[in-house]
Amino acid sequence: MLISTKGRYALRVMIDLAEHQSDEFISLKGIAQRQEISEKYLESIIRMLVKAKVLDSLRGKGGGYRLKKSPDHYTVYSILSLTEDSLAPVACLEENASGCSRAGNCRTFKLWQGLDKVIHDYLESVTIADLMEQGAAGDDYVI
Amino acid sequence: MLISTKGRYALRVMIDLAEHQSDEFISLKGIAQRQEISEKYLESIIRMLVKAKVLDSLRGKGGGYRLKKSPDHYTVYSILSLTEDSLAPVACLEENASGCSRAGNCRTFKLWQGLDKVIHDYLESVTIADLMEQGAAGDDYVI
DNA sequence: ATTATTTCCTACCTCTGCGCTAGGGATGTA
DNA sequence: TACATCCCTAGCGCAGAGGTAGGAAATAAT
Repeated sequence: MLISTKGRYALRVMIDLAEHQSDEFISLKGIAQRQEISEKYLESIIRMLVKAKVLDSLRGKGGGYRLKKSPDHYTVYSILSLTEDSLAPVACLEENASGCSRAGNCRTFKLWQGLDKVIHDYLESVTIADLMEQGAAGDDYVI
Repeated sequence: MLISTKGRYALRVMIDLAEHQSDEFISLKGIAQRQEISEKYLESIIRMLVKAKVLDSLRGKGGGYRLKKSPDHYTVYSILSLTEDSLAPVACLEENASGCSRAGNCRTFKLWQGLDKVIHDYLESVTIADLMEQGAAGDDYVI
């Protein structure tokens, strides 16, 4: 499993906010109900998005969340990289690579690099706007 | 993590056998030593390859394993699909999909299908022969 | 026939991380 | 000042990854 529920939920939050865009803030409660996700769990996910300054937040009555920029400013990759510890398809490519001693004459290293690039490029090519109800201009991000 | 050590090891076994191809059988011990993998663990992985009829095996003295067909007959995908329970990047796409009730108006389903396809196509485009020491004709499987 | 070698089979163990729950504290708006 | 909402920490159950252990069955060489 490359992408956890955390990442998928984060994406759904972004889309939900994009589709309900306005000057007002949108409450956690509303998002949770529409998306059928536990409030408490969703809370922890949204907090990541706020910390990463992808969302504006406002506390108190009438508070909630709001996209900071327009939906086409956010690629799928940029969102997933906030919630997923790693999007690397194999352990060799993770941050703490610590390089295996065999890396030098490893027959498969280039293969994994290539796979990583393919995944990255695809996720980078789709924006939140592309995922909204009507789809965006292109609508051809599916191969 | 999309691809576990089991899958990576299986691939290395296939490459090792491809590079030491001959009429004779190659022992588990030899592979394990060259690849620096525990014999016992490797055993369980190789058994999957035998069961799937990708390898021939022979017991007793002088026994071991051997590729059934030539290295260019095996794509990376065909090997990984033997050891990995699922190569789906998200839970929604797994065998026991049991389809979430939201699938109908899910904004992200096509995204995941597209990602799955990109991964599948890439892994299907590379063969064991491509991964051998000198690389094969193409040698351009890295994007 | 016996022995050494090698594959086949079953069971089990530990550790990590995902997915989620719980309870409360802080802060701002009406 | 009351209440809606965000912020923070802790913990729990489960599944799967990664690996270990011990022996049974088959085969070749002696």
